Parts: sequence; C-alpha cells; structure tokens
Amino acid sequence: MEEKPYLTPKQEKVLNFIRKRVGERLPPTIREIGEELGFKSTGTVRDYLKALIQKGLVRRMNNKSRAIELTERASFKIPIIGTIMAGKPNLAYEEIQGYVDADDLFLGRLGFDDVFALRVKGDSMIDAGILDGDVAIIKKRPNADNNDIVAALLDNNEVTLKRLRNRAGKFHLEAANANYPPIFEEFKVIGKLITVIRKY
Amino acid sequence: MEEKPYLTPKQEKVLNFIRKRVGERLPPTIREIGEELGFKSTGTVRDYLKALIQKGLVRRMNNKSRAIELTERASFKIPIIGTIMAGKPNLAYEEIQGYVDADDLFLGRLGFDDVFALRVKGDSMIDAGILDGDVAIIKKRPNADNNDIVAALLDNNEVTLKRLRNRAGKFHLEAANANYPPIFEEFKVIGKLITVIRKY
DNA sequence: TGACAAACCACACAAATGTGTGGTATATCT
DNA sequence: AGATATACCACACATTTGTGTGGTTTGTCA
Repeated sequence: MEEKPYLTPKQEKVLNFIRKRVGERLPPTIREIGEELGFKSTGTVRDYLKALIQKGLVRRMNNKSRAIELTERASFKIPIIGTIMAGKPNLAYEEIQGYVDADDLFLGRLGFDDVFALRVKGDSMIDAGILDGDVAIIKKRPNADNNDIVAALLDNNEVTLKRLRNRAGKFHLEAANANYPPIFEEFKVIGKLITVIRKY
Repeated sequence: MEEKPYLTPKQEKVLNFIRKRVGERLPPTIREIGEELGFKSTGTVRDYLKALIQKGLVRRMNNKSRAIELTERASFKIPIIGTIMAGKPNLAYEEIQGYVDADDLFLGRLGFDDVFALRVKGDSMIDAGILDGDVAIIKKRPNADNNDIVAALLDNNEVTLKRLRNRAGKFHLEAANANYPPIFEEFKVIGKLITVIRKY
C-alpha cells in the first residue's frame, strides 16, 4: 500500500473539498475554499494550499483562476475496504485497505477516439461473467491474441463479442456458453474487450 | 436516438475545445477559448457561447471564472455500435446506435462520500457474473431490498458480497454459487451493489 | 526559554476574467 | 430591399480571483 503523508484534520478537510469540487468538474477558487471551510482570510487558504503542495498532494499554476490540480497521490480514489471493526456504525478511515483511482478504474488515459461500447445482448458469454445488458468497452484493434475476448464483425454484418481462439494457426470464435457452437466462418476483429461494466 | 442540434463548423470547434478542456479537468476562460480559436475579441467568444447555450449544449454561471459546463446533450459520450456495413474499414458514424454518457456510465452524479469499492475475492458470486478480481462499487446503505446484492458485515468482521434474501420476513444472505451454503448468521448490510467493473 | 509549525486574520494590490456597448462585413431567406 | 444569422473586432469597465506583506495565538519539541 502507499504511504500517506501526514495531514492535519483541517488540511484533510481542505483537500477533500478540493477533491469534491474537482470531481464536480470545477476546481474551487481560493475564496470558495475559504468560504466553505469558514476562513475569513484568503491568506489562510493559501497557507493550506502551500502545505498541501509541499506534501505533494496538489499542484498549482500561478495567476490562473481555479488552477488547482490533484497530483497522482491525491487524485480521486475510491476506498477499497476490507474487514471492518465491529461495533463501529460507519466505515472508518483506518479500515480502508487501499484506493482505486477512479479515473484509472473507469476510463484511464485512453484516447477516446479508439474506444467504443457494445451493449451485450444475450447469454453467449455468460460463462465468462458477461451478462445480458452489460456494457462492453472495446478498444479498436485489427487483431488480438489467442484467448482474448474480441468484438468481431461477421459476414452478416453483425458485431459479436466472443473469445478468439487460435487452433493451429487458424483463428475462430468461441462463445462462453456450451449452448453456442464455435464460429468458424469468416470474421474480422474490430477490437479487443478491455472493460466490462454492469449497472444494477 | 437523439437529434443533434445543427452546429456550424466553427461552433463545433468551440464546443470541442471546451470538451477537451473539461475533460482535462479545467474548463477554459473566455480568453483562452479565443486564443485557441484565433479570436482577437472576447466578444466573439461570447457570441459563440451564447449560441451554444441557446442550442442547449452548454450552461454557464455568471461572473464566475471558467464556469462553463457541458449539458447532458454535449457531455462526453462513447458510441454504442450495432451492426456495421461490410466493406467499410472503419466504424462509420452512421452505424452508431446511440451513446452512453461516459460520466454517467462510469460514475454518474453519486456523492462520492457514500461510495466505496470492494475487490471481489473468490467465486462465490460467479453465477451472478461477478468474478474473482472484479471491482464492486457499493453505495453505503443500512438496508436493502429482497434480491439486492449487498455488501454485508459478518460477525467475524469480514465484509462479503452476497445476495440478500427475505424469507418470511427474515433476511439471510445467499451466494450465487451452489458450492456455498446460505448464510443465516448475524450480519449487517453496509451497502448495496450498484456497479461491477472488470478490467481485462 | 527559544524555535517552529499550525492555524488563523486584515488588507492592499495586481492580474485575470467576465460583461457590455457598439460597431463591420458577408451571406441567406422572404 | 429588409430581416436575420454568422462571424468577427475594439475597448472600457466591473468583478473575481490570485498575490503579498505583516500580523496574532496556541501548542509542541529541544
């Protein structure tokens, strides 16, 4: 796990407010931070920012409004929790095992240009844990490796999500469901599955 | 499908620049837009913003720096493709069936405060399409409904992901795997599964 | 005791940023 | 021909926002 720089409770509050605002798409101004946290002087806020910058959690650009950026270390993370002490009504900080970087988890630094989504229909990939209604995020590629799950274009102009198999140099497609036979007909790989998302 | 408001090429360029900057986390100022697009007057940019606002693509707050927001209509969307015409080497626009809003899909407007993640261990939910290594996004809640998949705190202080069942008013937990017996011991619901994400 | 950091405030000033008025030119539609 | 929309510019001004200086108080550590 990562070591966290020590933050005073107040510094943590400031950081969290920045996180919240960054997540909401508009980083705060110095005065907005002050207002939220109850500081009457902009100098106070600047002291906090200075501290956060020194601790490597925040970056800033000079003379630019709202130009507060979270560094890697501080960027928005969703806590991953493990075991929790009994008796505590809420999830306490101490029990957090680590963090997933939200940006990373959800999209990461993919060029959006070569990514598209397929909404999965049917149960042909059910044994691979891909269910009807899931959204499959595909990265465009003209080829893939053995065992990769790919989006492929079939002769009937349909796109299907299947596992790519290489049998003695010859590629074919396989469903992840015994009820569906393998596909040996002509197809073209249009992309590779990189992420599956399911909403409940 | 959605109808797109007609945009002039220049308006489109302005919108795209805003999109880019919003994606990079800091919406542009009016002058930054002008600089990028080669406009020498802030008035010009304001004209464009006015047009985009009128077409429902952009929202603004008065007297706030960088307070440009993309509306639902304009916010980043990943194309969902369906069938594709054969012979075309690339995925063409026409074949796009619709869009998933990236923000919405990946996180949406959840209060970050009450969301956490569990990395799934083991195969106890495999029949629900939740595999070892998947990330389960949980929204904190003290209760849930019958058949919801929940994160529950057991007596041994472990958190587990299981399906909540209500049998004659009495709740218990069930795995989605015949190899795991239902859990009738004491537990506390700490949250409800809202999203599953799997990276390949 | 002295040094230092955390945690504040007031206030002046500079720079960035948004607003508003009033233009020009070109093309299209009626 | 007149109305309307697009596509610009200049420039003054108001407001917001960032910067900088110089404080006070409280507690901790050596």
